[in-house]
Parts: sequence; C-alpha cells; structure tokens
Amino acid sequence: MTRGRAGDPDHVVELLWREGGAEPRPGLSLDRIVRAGVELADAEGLAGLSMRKVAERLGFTTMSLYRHVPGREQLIDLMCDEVAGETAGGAAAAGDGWRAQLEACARAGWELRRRHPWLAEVRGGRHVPGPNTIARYEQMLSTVADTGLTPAEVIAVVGLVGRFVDSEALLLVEAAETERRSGVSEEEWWGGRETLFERLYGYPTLTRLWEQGGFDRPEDPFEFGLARLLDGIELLVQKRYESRDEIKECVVCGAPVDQPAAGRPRAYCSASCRQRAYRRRTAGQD
Amino acid sequence: MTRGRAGDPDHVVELLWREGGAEPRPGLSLDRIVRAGVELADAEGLAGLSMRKVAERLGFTTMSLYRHVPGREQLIDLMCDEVAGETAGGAAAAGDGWRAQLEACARAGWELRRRHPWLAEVRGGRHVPGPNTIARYEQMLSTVADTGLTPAEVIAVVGLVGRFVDSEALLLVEAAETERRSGVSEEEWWGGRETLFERLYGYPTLTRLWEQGGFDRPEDPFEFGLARLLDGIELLVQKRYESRDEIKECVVCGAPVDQPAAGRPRAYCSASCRQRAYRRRTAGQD
DNA sequence: AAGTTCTGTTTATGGCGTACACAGGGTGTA
DNA sequence: TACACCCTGTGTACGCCATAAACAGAACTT
Repeated sequence: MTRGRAGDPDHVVELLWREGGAEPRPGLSLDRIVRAGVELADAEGLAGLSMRKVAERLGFTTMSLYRHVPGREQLIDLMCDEVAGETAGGAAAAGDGWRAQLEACARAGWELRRRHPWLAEVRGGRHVPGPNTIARYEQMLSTVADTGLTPAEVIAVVGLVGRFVDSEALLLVEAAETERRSGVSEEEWWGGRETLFERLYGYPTLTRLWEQGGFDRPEDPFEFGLARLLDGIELLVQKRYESRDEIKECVVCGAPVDQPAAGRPRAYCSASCRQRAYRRRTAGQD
Repeated sequence: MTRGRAGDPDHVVELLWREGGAEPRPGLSLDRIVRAGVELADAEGLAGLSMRKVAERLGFTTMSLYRHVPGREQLIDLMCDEVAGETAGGAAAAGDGWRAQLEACARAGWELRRRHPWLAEVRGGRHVPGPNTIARYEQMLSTVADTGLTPAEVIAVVGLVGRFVDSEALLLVEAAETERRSGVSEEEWWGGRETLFERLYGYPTLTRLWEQGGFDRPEDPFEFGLARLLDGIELLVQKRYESRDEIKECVVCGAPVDQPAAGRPRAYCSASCRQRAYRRRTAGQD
C-alpha cells in the first residue's frame, strides 16, 4: 500500500485527506501510528521522534511502520494535521473586528504550540497541508480578507503572523527542551556564565540596559511582538482605507469604476458585483 | 587542551574570545577548522556539516578535530561568530533617525544570512555569543536605546527584529536547500500538486484569493514584514514620546522627579543626571 | 482451490557524533 | 645526556539513526 511510494508527494496527500472510514482492527493502523508519534513528540520533542521508538511504543518492529507511512517526514506531516484539528477554531466572535479576530487566531496557534511544542520545531519546506491545517489557514485568510487590503497583502499578513507565532514558540521550545535534557534551568545556566559577563562590561549600551534591570524584568516576547505586529498591520489597513476613494478598479471583477463627482466613492463597478461581494462576505458564516 | 571539557560552556567562551595570537603553524588549528566548517556549511547547509566532512576537507582524521574543538555544537558557535565579523557594521549614517538605523541593521542581518544561509538554521538555546555577535547586538541596542522606550522594551524590540530576520531567512534557506537536494524548483513542485489543489476548491476565501492572483504576485515577505514591524515599533515610540510629560521617575537614576506646574516637563531629577544622560548619548559616537 | 494482496519481520547498509586507547615527536627538567 | 611529560594526530569501536530488500504467513478475491 505504501511500499515504493516514499518519494511520491501525492501519496501523503491521500493519507492526509483520507476518509476516516476503516473501523479499528487489531494490529497497526495509520491513526495508531500518528497518535503514538504525537505522544512521543509531546514527551521528547521532535528530535526524540524516531521510527524505532514509535514502533517500540506500539509493540511492533521498526519496519512494520513503513507498511502504513512512507517515512518519517510524512509521519510528521500527518502528525501536524492531526493536532491542527484539536481546537474547534472558535477564536473570537464574528461580531469582533478583524484585529480582535486575527489576534484570537494568533493566540489559538500559540496555545496549540504550548500543548504540542514540537510543532514549532517542524522545519523544511514542501509540507503538504491536510484538511485541518487548511481549515485554520482559511479562517485566518477570511479574517483579514475584508479589510480592504489587496489579495497579496492579505496573504502576506497571514503568513507574517503565522511565522511570528512559530518563531516565538520555537524560542520557548528550545529553552524547555534544553532544560529537560540538561536538568539545568535557563536562569541557572546563564547565571553561571560569569566568564562571559566579565567580557561584556566594555559595551556601554548593553551594560546600561543591564544595570537598569532590562534583562531582569523583560517584556513577554510573544505579547510584545504580537502587539507591535498588529499595530503595524492596522496602520496599513488604515492607509488602504483612507485611500479607498482613489479606487479605480472594481474590487470584485477588476474592471474600471467611474467615480461620481460628489458623494460616497464607489467600490464596485455594478450592482451585481456589489451583490456578489455581499454574498461572499456572508458566505460560510453559519 | 580540549579533551574532557566537552560539557564545559566556559571553554567555548575562551575559544570564542580567544586572542588571535598564535602564528599559523603547519597542521591543524582552530581557525582552520572554523573556516573549513564555514565553507562546508555555505556549500551544503548546516545539515551537511559533519565532523567527518570537515576533517576530510582539511586532510585529517575525524577525531583530530576534537583536539581543537569540544564538539560539533561548539564548532557551530564558533562559525557563527566568525561570520558575524564579516560586515564592518556600517549600517546607516549616525545622522539618520533610529528607524533608518534599525532598518539598516535588519538589512545587514538579512544580507549576512544571504551569504551564509546556514546561519538561520542554527537552532537550540544557550549559544554563547562571541565578540562579533555581541558587537552587532550592542549596535542594535544603542540604535533603539535613545527612543524613550523602557530598557525592557528596547531589548524586546531588538530581539523581535532579530528573530524576524532569522525566521524569514529560514524560510528561504529551507526552500533553497530542498531545491538543491531534489533538483526540482519550488514552483515546479507546488505546480504538480494537483491532487492537493482539487481539494482546496471548497474553501471560499482561499479560492477567491487564488483567483485574484494573490499567490501569483505575492508581496516580498521580508520587505512586507519589516515595514509592518517598524511601523508597529514606531507607534510605540510615539506613544512613549507623547506621554513623556507623565514621567514620574528620573530616566537615569530612577528617583522621583518633581514636575513643574507649567512649562516643559522634566525628565531628569537633577542637572547631574541630565549631564550623565548627555554623556551617554554622545559616548561611542566617534 | 489457487492466486494475489496485505501485513509484519529479518537482515543489512551507510550515515552520524564521539568515547577511548594509543603512537610519535617536541619540550622541559634532572 | 636521559628521562618524563604533554601535545597532536590516529584507529577502532559503540550506539544511535532512516530505510532498502527479501521473505513469511494470513486473509481476501476469483
């Protein structure tokens, strides 16, 4: 079933978007392997996720896994989508503005990475997204879609926020993982680096900030960064909003729009485009 | 010399901050190993950096390296500081505002990661910084230090921008590395994922953005993100500036400051603190 | 009943970091 | 001059990793 298709990306697409049909039978199964992988990575981090250990945990030989999963990389893809389905995607109420909703998405991602720290450790491009991952992405996109930003900007905003969450999460994961392995806390370890500190006195700004306690009572990196990021995005949204009367193209079909000499500027080229935009706005809001 | 100190972080401090004394002798040396490591990682990425290959490149046995470097991790630390010393740190002119200077720092980091992509791949906490790394950090801190932000905020801003550069660089590295190994370009690969695309039509926003060409003509993630980030930071700086007349504590010594009933609000508790602040501001501007 | 497919095992390959014991030459001391 | 030591480089070995290939038995199809 899986044999010989290790290099075939379409295979993992099939696995990701599989029908959950097959009733649980004794023996191995894709779901069992994925779940065991998640448990293992939760406990030992992504570096601790080896095919041997997954198999051991399930009471089978290493190679038996390859009957169900093409390889380790693909197992990780499957694990990612598995946990992406955990939160119902509740986020914020639909009545809130885009900013509150986008912030809620970021926090949901943050929370997910708190429960499954290895998510932030997943690296390497060309990860095929599964249904749960896509659902989250779609939600973020739709949150930003009606801000008046261009399509490319919408995509860029969502990517920016997503990568921010990931990179901040990775920071914490690495610290936690190192603590776990070494048994020495982060503060303890850095506190013991006196041979380093004594070389830092020559740097005036660093020393001053240190003396003023900037390193002792730091800002929360996630909260601080998220606030700055959203501020920056909001500024762009405002700029686009203020220049909305300069719109020369219909936001739906792209055709040129005649602007009236006075009164509210037009965004749509025709009533049908306006109606189409309305339907899109309300679509999916069950 | 190195033997038996593999677990000792102080050792790598000594190596990083070593005096460049020792004249080049035949045989191995720390510098030669580090340079070979940089070359190798430049060519094959951090994953391709193995002790075996470094040794091979130098014409020695693998274990000979361990006479000069405690281990792979520490070699990477040394490589990082080696390349951090490459750019003279020119950045922007001192006359420019903090924003232009901070942007220049970010671009310098970006440029460095373009030349040494593996820099972005370096992971794991507790990396001991060397003199070149610290010099860059000091420069960024001093750039943001005179914005009126609190010490903790200054540190948070520098960290935020630094991690942003890193995470965006990592994105490109991973793509490039995968292309190199697979021989298939990113566009080609994603273009061939039709079995995936046909499952995405059900998502309205995603589909619409796709149809509008948002994925074909994307924003540059680095430029877009940097602009948003700096905008957000500028907003904070403005907020702090506007509320500067509410300052209740001397920004130098932290003592309470009596505010005059009228006129320009005081920032310093005394003339000596004002003078000290001036000296700090002008220090290091050779 | 025969053939095929699915599932799990066994064995083996080639890569990695690095611990450990050793060898030879240069240097310092008696 | 003779001895000891240490610095540098070597060879071997261990335990991890992913996974390729050939095989064995059970179950399902025709």
